[in-house]
Order: sequence, then C-alpha cells, then structure tokens
Amino acid sequence: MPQVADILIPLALDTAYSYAVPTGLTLKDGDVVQIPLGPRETIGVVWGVEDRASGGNLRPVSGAIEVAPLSEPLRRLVDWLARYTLAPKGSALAMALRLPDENARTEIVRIGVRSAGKPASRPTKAREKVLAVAADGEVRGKSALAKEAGVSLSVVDGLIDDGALETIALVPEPVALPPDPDFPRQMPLSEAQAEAAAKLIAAFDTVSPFPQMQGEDRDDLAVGAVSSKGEAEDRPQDEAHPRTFPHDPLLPGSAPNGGGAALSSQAGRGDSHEVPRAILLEGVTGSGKTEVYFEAVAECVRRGRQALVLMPEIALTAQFLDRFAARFGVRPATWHSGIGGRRRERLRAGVAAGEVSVVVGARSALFLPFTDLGLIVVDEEHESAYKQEDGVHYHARDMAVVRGRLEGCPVVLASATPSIESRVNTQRGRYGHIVLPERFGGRRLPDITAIDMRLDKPERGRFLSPPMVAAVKKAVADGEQALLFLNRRGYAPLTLCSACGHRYQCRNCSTWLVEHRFRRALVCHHCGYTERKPEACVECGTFDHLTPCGPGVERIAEEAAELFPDKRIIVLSSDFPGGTERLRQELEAVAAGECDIVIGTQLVAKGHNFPYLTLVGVLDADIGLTSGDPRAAERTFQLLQQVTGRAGRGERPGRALVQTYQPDHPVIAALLSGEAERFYEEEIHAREAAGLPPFGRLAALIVSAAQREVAEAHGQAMARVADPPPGIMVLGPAEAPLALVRGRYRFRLLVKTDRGIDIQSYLRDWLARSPKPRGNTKVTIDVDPQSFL
DNA sequence: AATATAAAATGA
DNA sequence: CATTTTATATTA
Repeated sequence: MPQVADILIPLALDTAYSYAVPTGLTLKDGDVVQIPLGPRETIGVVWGVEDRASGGNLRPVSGAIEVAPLSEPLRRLVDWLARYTLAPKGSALAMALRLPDENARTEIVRIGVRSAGKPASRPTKAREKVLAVAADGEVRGKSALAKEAGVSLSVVDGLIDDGALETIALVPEPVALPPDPDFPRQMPLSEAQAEAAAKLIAAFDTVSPFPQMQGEDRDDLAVGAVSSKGEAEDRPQDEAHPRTFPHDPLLPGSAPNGGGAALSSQAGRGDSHEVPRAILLEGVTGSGKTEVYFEAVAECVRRGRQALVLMPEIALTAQFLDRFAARFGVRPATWHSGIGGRRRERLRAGVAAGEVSVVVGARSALFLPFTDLGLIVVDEEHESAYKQEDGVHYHARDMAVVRGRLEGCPVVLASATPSIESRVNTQRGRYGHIVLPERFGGRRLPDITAIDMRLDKPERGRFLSPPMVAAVKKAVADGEQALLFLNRRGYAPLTLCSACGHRYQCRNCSTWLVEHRFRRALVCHHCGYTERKPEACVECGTFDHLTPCGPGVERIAEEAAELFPDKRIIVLSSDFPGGTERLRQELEAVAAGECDIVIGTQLVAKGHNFPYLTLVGVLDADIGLTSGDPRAAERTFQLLQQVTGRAGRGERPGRALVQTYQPDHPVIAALLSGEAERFYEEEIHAREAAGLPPFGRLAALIVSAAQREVAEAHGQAMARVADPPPGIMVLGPAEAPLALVRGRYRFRLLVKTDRGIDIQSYLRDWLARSPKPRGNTKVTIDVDPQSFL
C-alpha cells in the first residue's frame, strides 16, 4: 500500500502538506525530511503518515535527514502553541526546528600544540619561556600557550616551524561537562530550604505521566485560562479551527471517549486532589530559592533525566553560572540568542542525544529537543522578558507549564515577587505553592521607610531629600555601599526653552526627547530617534535657555558628585557607554565592592547581587503608578520590592528609603508594610470590580491609519470602536488618541474574547463589513494574543 | 522563506 | 511599450 505523509514545513503555513512517500523510504511521525516546495527544496517534519493511494498527483518526499526526530511531546507543544497563540502551525514549528546553518556545517578543526621533546635550534629568551610552559607535555591551543608564556603568537609559530613543538588536531571540547548532583556543597541548606527542597523533590513522583493524560485534562492544559467567573476561556472551537491532523489528543473532539461534548469547563476545576500543573516557589529576596531548586535539578540528574532552567536573558550572568558550578562542580550548558553557529548545533545535538543533562537558557530554550525532560524551572517567573512580542507571540512561563504537562514532568516557577497570574493559579489550586518567608542565614529583610516629599523637600533644583542625603552620607562613611535607584535613563526626561516655552519632542512619536548629557544628544526613548543637542533654541533662537526638567540618572550622578566629591560613583543603565561587555565588568566590580555609590535604573534591580550594599534609596517611587497600563500597580510593586530587596544581603543589615509624594497609595503602603499578600488580594478584587478578569486571554488590537491628514480629519486624531463585533469585549479604551509610530498612526486597545475563535480573522472580517473610513486611509489590524492583562 | 505573478511606477 | 520597482499570492 502506498503511503502519504503529512509534512509540516517551518514557514507561515497553518496546514501540513501531503507528499507521497517513495517506496523504500520508511517514515514515522517526527522524522525530519527534505521535500520539494515550489521550485526549491526545503525541510519539514512528518506530522502524520497514512496508508492510502496518493491519487497520483502528490510530489514525493526527497529523502530523510539524519537528525534526531522531533519527540511526540515536542510536536504536541508545537500544535498547542500554534493554536493558543493563533499563529500558523508552521511558524510554531520554526521555533523548534531551525534550518541547518550552512556555516555551522563545516567543522572547524582547532589546532593544538605540545612539546615535541626536542630543543629549539636557535634558543631565544622568548622561545625558552614557551618551551618551559610546554615542558609538561600538555596539549594547548596556540594562543593559550602564547598567552601563558607571555609571548606573542609568532614565537609559537616559529617553534612549530622549527620542530620543537608539534601540532595536534584538538578534539572539540564537549558542549557541557556532566553536572555532579552529589558535588560537595560549601554551604549547608537551612532547615526551611531543606524542607522546601524535599517538597519539590516529592513532585517527581506525583506528576501525571504523559500517556495517562486524557479526558478533560487535555483541553485544560491552559495556563492563563481563567476568567473572572472562573470558567475556561481558551477552549477552541472545532469549526473555527478545523483539524488537519488525524490524531491529536490535545484537540477537543478527538477524545476516544466521546469528544468535545464531554469537555465541560467545570470538570476537573478546583478539585483540590488534582495534581498541580506547576509549583510556585515564592521566596523573599535573599531566601535562597536558587539553592532550593538546585536540589530539584540534582534529583532530576540523579534520576538520569534532563532538566531545563529558564531565565530572563539579562539574568544569565556569570554570577549565576558560578553559583551553579559551586553546587554541581561545573558550569551548565547555556542557551540564548547570542549562541550561534557550531556551538548552537552541537548543543542541540547533545540535548537531542540525551547527553546534555542540564540546560540553563533564555526563553527559546523551551523548544530544545530534549529526549527525556524531567524538570523545568522558570526562574524570575514574573519577568515580562518571558513574553515574546514579535513573530509568534508566546509567554515562555506559560508554555513551560504546557511543555511540563506534555512531558509529564514537574514545573517550578520561582520568584520573590510572583506575577498575578501565578498567584491566582495558586489560590485556585491549579498550582502548588511553596513559600520561603525568611532570608537565608538569619539575615533580616531591609527595613523600608518612606520619605514624604511634601514634608522633606529637596533644595531647589535638587532631587535628594535631606533625610536621603544624610542616610547616604552615613552609609558611605561606614564603608558601606549605597544604591540610588531611579528608573529614568539620561539626564532629564524633558527639555524646554525657558524663553519661548518650546518643548523638544520626537518627530516620529509625540513623546518628549530625553537629554543625554554624556552624549550631548536628545534621544527618543520610544523609537530611538536621536538629534544633537542644539546650542540655541530651534524655535526662537535664544541661546542658553534650554532648561532640563526633572531628573534622570545622569543628573542624579551630577548631584551625588557634588554632595560626595571624594566617593566613587557609578551610573548603571542599559545605555552604558562601552556596551554590554563593559557593563558586565562594571556590575562585577560593584559586586566586588569597588564602588561607594551606585546610581542605576531597573537594570540593577535584576539578576545581580551586591553583597556590600546596605542602603537602597528609591528616588521616585511614584514613577509608573499613573501610566495607563492596567498592570502599572503590579509592575511598580514588583520592581520596588525587587530593588529594595537588594539591600543587606551580605554581612551587614540593610535598609531602604523610599521618596514618594503619595505614601498612602496602595502600592507604596504595601511596600512599606510588607503586606504583599493583601496588596495582591486587593488588586485582584479591584480588577474584578472593574469588570476585568485578574488576567485572561487578551488581544491587543492595533489599528493603523496610513495618513496623518486623514487621521487628524477623523476627529482630532482620535480613533474609536463604535460597535465591537459580538463575542469580542473591548476592555478599553473605547476611544483613544492615535499615536504616531514610525510614520504611521496607531491606535492600540485591548480586547478580550471568551470564545475559542481566531481573533485575528474574526476581526478582519468584521472590519471588512464595517463602513470604510473616508479618504485614503488604510486600516490594518494586528493582533497580539499574548498580552495578558 | 523563497519564488512566481500581478500591478504599478518609471522612462524614453 | 519595454523596463524596473513594488505589492501580493503560492508553495502539496
């Protein structure tokens, strides 16, 4: 019987294409094959094979490619991802299968050298130094040998020509050395840590393994799928998303025991005996969460299975890798966007072969071809960096929960400041919850005190209030480190001419230009537009009347330098002069105590630990509280809790001072009292009272109008949704100003649907049926289905 | 994504 | 009307 294979191609195609399987070729699901597509050849993955006559008009599969096939859980993850994010299946596949890089194919053989045992014909001082180093007979890289001997490369080359050194092809170093789960640890776990670790380890035996997953479970893998009414929201409907593949247990309607009708949204929900989909590991800053989940990683390795630790890219620091090495004896294999070429391919191959047991990586590591995944840890689970906002829109934390269920392995979400989603999920019993309420080693959390800026005013033109100045003065006098936190890059967020009142604005974005004094430029933080800072006002021509309004970190540095002239001050922000490598070095230097006062943006709140830091001064806690973002309060609270938590993690106790104009604001009050729980309760209630779900499946609908004149003719550049289509709830704003972004007017609003429909095509159809706007306006819709509220 | 085809703009 | 640029459709 001839065979037909359904091949999914890693392109923006939503359906698999059928190809004839040539006689003599055996294919099974997941195999990677080469296929003709139009006039060219590409690769694809077998998504299904059927015994049937091809009908004669199908093109044949060209051949199989000798790489590890995609495992069933990974294929199901692709299906799930595509459906959940409304992305074409092929695009989802492209996350897990990248076309083989031609550069990576050609193996680069590194040449090593070692002593040939005979002396140099004409010995020189430099040559002797090299031979002395090489005398041990070890093989070294050429440059490594030259560096060790303190000579230049040409000396080594000369000795090779001379015959005193012999060359040897280096075996490529392994992508990762095996971590040792029983490596002697330097610091014993605290009682609380040991207890938490034991709970995590117990989870290895309670997760439901993959083959048993069935019934309502299948549909209910969803992670962010709870509305205010607590009903499932993301149950896709068959008619909106016709099934293409013969057997896909994740899709409703294909269950052996009755299909879609049995998929009650109530079934299985809220059952306390149900196995949790993930475990939230919540530990205050300094509680040693990492050490706790390292124990789960160790247990996973002991069981011979693979572990994946996801981190936001910025948190993948040398500091973290060293902590890993202190526990496991070696640094882990790492995966992030910067890893390319051969290294990337070899790591993939190592993971697929099961040789690499632990991978620490950024969100894209989620799609690595693990053969036997036994644990996923999502560190800093609240981080918004887990959201991919271009291409396929997905949230890596949530997809980690999905992959964990598909692989039948525990998923640990770790954070000091968990997201609202995870809190709600723990409240509802969907996620387990382990709490570490106290710091490791008996250290205390920093005392947080507010400075009411209405009472303690800074001097004119200054931004540090007297109590803040006094606290910094005392800390540095005692030889301690102080951090002044202000989440604003540059010198001043707004520049105006005091002669004519002209405000410098971005020509693309309707935002104010931020002065960067070091660079002598005005910069738009929205689109990156930069112009030289003018000598005279561009509007009225007056000299010396450009006035900076408000502070940025550069301006604070200026003030601090005047107040503390003999102290070492450093400014750390993402636009650090000298690039990321220099920035990394500076962060290390600060951690080593080579600095007295750090002035930083949110960059310093994440990833790095500063053991000498005892004082954190938040210069403006109110930033971000008034923005239109519905998550503003949550984000601000998390950021402030993270940054104040930097203090006092070393020997000496820490404290934090918070400058604010609204000490009674719920966010500030919660921060001061340390009552995070209550804050989140209130936040969740507030959202429900406002008719918003605590979170849900949302789409941001972006309407772009092509022409400025037309947009402005339409009622003062305001756009509105007069009549949303049924099934779509507009969360707001119903009417909003058009923002000019890269030459196009855009209008962004949040919509929500509780139906399993394809939001994008649904809205397109609705738009096509709506009355057309006058003039030459082109309206397009772009949907971002992963913008969780 | 790569390629084919259609449509629009350019130019003598 | 041929040539070049740009937008849109197709790939099994």
